[in-house]
Parts: sequence; C-alpha cells; structure tokens
Amino acid sequence: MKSRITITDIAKEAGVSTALVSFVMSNKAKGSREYRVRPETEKRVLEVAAKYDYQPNSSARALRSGEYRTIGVVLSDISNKFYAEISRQIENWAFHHDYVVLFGSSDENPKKLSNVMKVFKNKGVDGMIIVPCEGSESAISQMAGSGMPVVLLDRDIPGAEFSSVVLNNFKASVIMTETLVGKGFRKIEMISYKTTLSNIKDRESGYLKAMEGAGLTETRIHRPEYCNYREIEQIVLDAKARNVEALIFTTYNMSLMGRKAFISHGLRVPQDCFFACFNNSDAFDLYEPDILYVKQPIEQFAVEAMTLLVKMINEPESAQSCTKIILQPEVVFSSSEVHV
Amino acid sequence: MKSRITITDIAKEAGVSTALVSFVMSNKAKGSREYRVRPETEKRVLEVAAKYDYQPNSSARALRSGEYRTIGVVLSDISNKFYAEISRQIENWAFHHDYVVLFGSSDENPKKLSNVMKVFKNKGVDGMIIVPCEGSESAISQMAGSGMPVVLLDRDIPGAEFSSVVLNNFKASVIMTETLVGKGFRKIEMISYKTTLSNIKDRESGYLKAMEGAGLTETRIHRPEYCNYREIEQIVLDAKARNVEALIFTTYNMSLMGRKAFISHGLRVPQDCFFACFNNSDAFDLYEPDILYVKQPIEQFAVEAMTLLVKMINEPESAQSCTKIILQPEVVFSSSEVHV
DNA sequence: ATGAAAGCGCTAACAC
DNA sequence: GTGTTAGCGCTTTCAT
Repeated sequence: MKSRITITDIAKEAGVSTALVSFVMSNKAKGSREYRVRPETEKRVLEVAAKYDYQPNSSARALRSGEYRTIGVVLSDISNKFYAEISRQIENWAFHHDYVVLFGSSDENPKKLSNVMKVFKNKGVDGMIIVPCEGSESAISQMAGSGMPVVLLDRDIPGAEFSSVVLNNFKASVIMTETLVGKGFRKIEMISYKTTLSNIKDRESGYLKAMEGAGLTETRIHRPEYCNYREIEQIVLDAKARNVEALIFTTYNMSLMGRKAFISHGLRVPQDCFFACFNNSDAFDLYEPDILYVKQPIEQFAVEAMTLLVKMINEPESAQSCTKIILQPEVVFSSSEVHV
Repeated sequence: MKSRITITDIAKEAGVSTALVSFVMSNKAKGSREYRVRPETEKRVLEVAAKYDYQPNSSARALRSGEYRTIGVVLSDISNKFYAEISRQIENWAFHHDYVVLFGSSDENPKKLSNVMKVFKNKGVDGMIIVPCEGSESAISQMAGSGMPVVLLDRDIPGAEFSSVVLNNFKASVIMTETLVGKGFRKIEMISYKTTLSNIKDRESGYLKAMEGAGLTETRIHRPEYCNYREIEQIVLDAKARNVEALIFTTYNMSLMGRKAFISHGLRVPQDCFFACFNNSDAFDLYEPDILYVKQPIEQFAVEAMTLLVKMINEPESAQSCTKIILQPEVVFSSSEVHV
C-alpha cells in the first residue's frame, strides 16, 4: 500500500516543525481555545495538508494520546430489527461526533459477550455500550471494574451499579394492559420466557400490576421452555380454546412466531383474539391495523447511551456515580401509524 | 483509566527482553513456523502474561507493523434487513478470524459514502467492502486507485475494474420470470426505478430476456419517479385495472410498499395478481405462502467478500487483477420455506 | 509564535 | 535462543 503522507512530510514542505503541524491539525477541529499560531503559518500548513490530502494516522494518535475515539457496542444480535435500527442510530451519532464504532453480537451467550468485550478492549475502545445477556453480570462487572466506561442498553442488571439506558418497561406493560382492559378485554394472558433479564421481568410485573389494578384476578404468564415455534403455536391454540381475549408477547421473536401461528390457524385480530407486543415489525402493521404495540424510541436509545458514555469517558470522576436513564414508552395501535 | 500491562512489564517480571515476549505472544497464535524459543522460557512468559491478563495494545501493533486487522464495510443502510443480515455474517466471520469491522451507511448518498470511506481510511482499515451507490464510482475508483483493497458487494459498477461479489441478478430474474410464465401468467410487469445500479439493471434485462424467450412481447417496466407509496399504489391499482397477472418488484422497499398496496385494496395473491420480489421479508412469508422471491445467499455474500478482501490485503499482487464472484440465485415460493 | 525532543507499546533487524 | 536497538506517526512538555 502506498505510504501515506505524514505530519513530517507536511512539516518539511511547509518549513515548520512537526509539533506546529500537529497543533494546527488538531486544534483546527476544536475551535478556538488558546490558539497561538500565526495565521499565515496556519494557512501554509493547511494548504500543504490539503494538497496531499493529509489524513492523520489514528493508530499513532491513539497510541500517543490514549484517546481512541472508538466505542464498542455489544448487542445480542445485530440482524434483529430492533438492534439493527439502534445500530443505525448509534453509527449515525458516532459519525457526526467523529467517533468510530465497533459492533459485536453476543447471541445471548455470556461467554461470547465476554470474548467480544475482551477483543474490543484490546482494540482500544474508550468505552462500551452493552446489551447484557443472561449470566453476563460478572463479566460486565469485571470490565467496568477495570475502569472501562460501560453503559447498559435496553436491559438493566437489577441491583448492579451500572449506568444504563432502558425503556420504562414496567410502565409500558401497564399502559398496554390497561389499554387492553379499556377495550373491554378481561381474559388477558402473556407469553414470556424464563429469564432474569430486567426488561422482560418488568414487562411481566407491569402486566400483573395492571391486571390487579383492574380487579382481574385471572392472570397467566406462559413461559415456554425453548421458545420455538411448536411451543408458541401450542400456547396460542390452547389460549384460543380457552377463549383468551388478548395475548401479549414479550419478545420480538416470539411475537413473530405468534403472528405466524395466528395466520396459520386462521385466527383473526381482533375478532378471535387480540394481539399485543413489544417492538413492532414490518410483518405486523402491514396486515393487521389493530395490533397494539410499544413503540420503542430508537433514536433516543442511541443518543442517550452515546451521550452518557462519552460523558463518562471524558469525565472519569462522573463515571463513578451510575446514571440510569429511563425512556418513556409509547403504546400505539399500528393503525395509528403512517405506513411504509 | 488504569494503565494496562505492557510487554515491558512482562519482560521485566519474566526476566527476558521485550522482543522475546513479543515473539512469544504473536507466534503463539500463528502456530509453529520457525519457532525458536526454549519451552521453559515460553512457559514463564506465558504465565506472567496470563497472571496480569496481558492484552496487546493494538494501536501500537498496528502503528508498528502496518497491519491493522480492521476492515471497513460501507452499506447503504445497516437497518435494512438484507444488509443487517449481511453485517451479522461479516461480523461473525471477522470475529473468528480475529478481524475487527467498522460499519458505515451511505444512505445511497455518494457524498456520504465518500466521507465514510475517508474516515475509515484514517482509522487505518486494511481494506473495504462497499455497496456502491448511484454516483459513487469516482470516489470508489479514487480510493481503490490509492492502493486500498476494495471489494464491491451486492452491486457491481459496470465497466469498472473492481473486484466484486454479487448475485447473478440476471439469471435470478430470468428464472423468476420463467417460473411465472410456467405458472401460466402472460401479462407480467415489473416495478423498478430509474438507476444505473447493476443489480437493478440486470433484474430488468433478465425479465425482458425471459419474456422475449417465452414469446411474450407485451412487456412493461414501471419506473416511478420518487418511489414513494402513492406512486407504487397507483401503479398497482392501474396494473390491476389492466388485468396484469403478475407484478415483479425489484427492490426491497418497493416490495414492502407494494404489499401494503395489495393489502389496502384487498388484492389477493395469487387470485387477483401474483406477487414476486427480490429479498424476502418477515412481512411476506408470514401471510402469503404463494409469493415468489429470490433467496439471497446471505452467508455466502459475507464469506466470499471477506475471503476475497483478505486475500487482496495479504497478496497485494493479486489485488491488481480484479475478481468477480457471481453467486447463484435460488428462486423459491415462500410456501416452500419452513417458517420462523 | 515556534521548535526540539521524548516517548506511547510494539515489531523487526540484527547482534550475540 | 535471546537481547539490543531503532523506529512506526503522533502529541506534548519545555525551551527559545
């Protein structure tokens, strides 16, 4: 590969020292502080730099300054629509703030999450945004304990002192359940799964709370063992047989399977059974305008997490106290959305 | 941030030189070549490294060796399902081959694509995988011309000497059209858009070729101006009024809008009009088992592109000759798929 | 306002 | 087999 233009080349051609070039190049971006370079010198340096299309070597810069302007993002699966959209927003924010982002997927596997974090650390990320998974607490604690700024996204680890940005899942679930009750449904059940993940637990308790508040004692939370299609289908059919009036799905994947089961067996929404879920999908609002879902504030997730993380990076003292940002949910009928 | 353990610390504690430590650390991974370290020394070094959980500083390594083991991927939009899945596979491959991946989105904007490439170059990527967009030819040429290994993905730039990994879109379109003809349809039209992008053009010519081959002279390719919902809806309604028997959508977004238009106006597949598209969506096979679509070999896209790129990086002489990899398409009815 | 010089952590030649 | 040493390109005191 053709060797790139360096600060030394520019210094030589402009007849100044490398230090001066460095100063001009980096302070140019930062706006005026104690800017002390003679305008004509600056101009000359800038011209030479432009002439050769000088690009600073970020490895050298990082090595020297310890500032990498790189952050690592570990999601459970970047091909999941919700996380893909979050990634998109994170990338966007990063681009405009001159940060670079490394993405990794954990596949809900704590061992892999830990591996990815390690790789990211080697690569010199300044901080990490992490969607924790079941069993990843200790690995994350260790990483954060080693001084790495960490912000949890989407899910919090209950009881742990981590900064995080999550949706108010409890409230979302309460509103959703109350909306269902408001529509006249009484026999409302939830399809969740066995987990300790905060977002899911909160969705469960929100449902229970709202049902209780409405004086409905007949509650039920299904927790399929493997969360595969067969199980979900079985639960849906069984629910239908028992005349359940509304089903709330707590995860994206299960709601996809749930929809599939509805369709396959000719169950209509809302006539046969109402369908409610967290995270919308192209697959839903295209067909059934009466589905109820929680609209996740994707961009806010990204912006809040990045802003918080960068603050922690730049003000290590602030990183001590953990900040928890709770985003407000919006529960909507897909019919109220403008489509595609 | 707590200062990390360096090669120097380890050398000191193990009573050897930094060079030896470096040698042990890097050749350990590479398996046996001319491995010339006394086993006991190696053991000692490894132990000390493990004790302090030594992690090499990749900036320093990159600065020194010129090897970054980082590749940049510029897609049009990472939140688009197709690209999200590709990203996932690329990330996966990279993880297992000890590479790091930087993602960027161009939003089909050549200016932004160029910007992202520049940022990636600064960050020191060893090569790039790029989904070119309309008008990005010159920027990509310039990048490739400067010695940066580049592999085009999904779309090729006709006439240009770039290595690329694309689907055989022409063939896919031919098969798709022939399948439609085989099902007895005669009045088949295509919804595309005004572009010079190779994948779209190939889809168009495949359709024309197959129609011609079947002796069907009545062909028509719609090219809406803005590709918004109103336009697509209009085209669909108009097609229905003219008794068009099958509609082929050339892009993911337009097929989503097309489906929406079908649903909104109660058009049934296959009774009222057949629906065919490239790239499947959760939104399709969930509902209409008779949709015809091209199954993109996602993993192959990722693996081929990464393998090719890494080869170009490691063997600069091979980077001279451009390699074009054409992936075989598979045209399927969504009903033949196992769902969710 | 500008320059000299000392490294950041690592690798690659070359010496022993 | 193992150590010495010279930088990679940049930032950052500290002089001037």
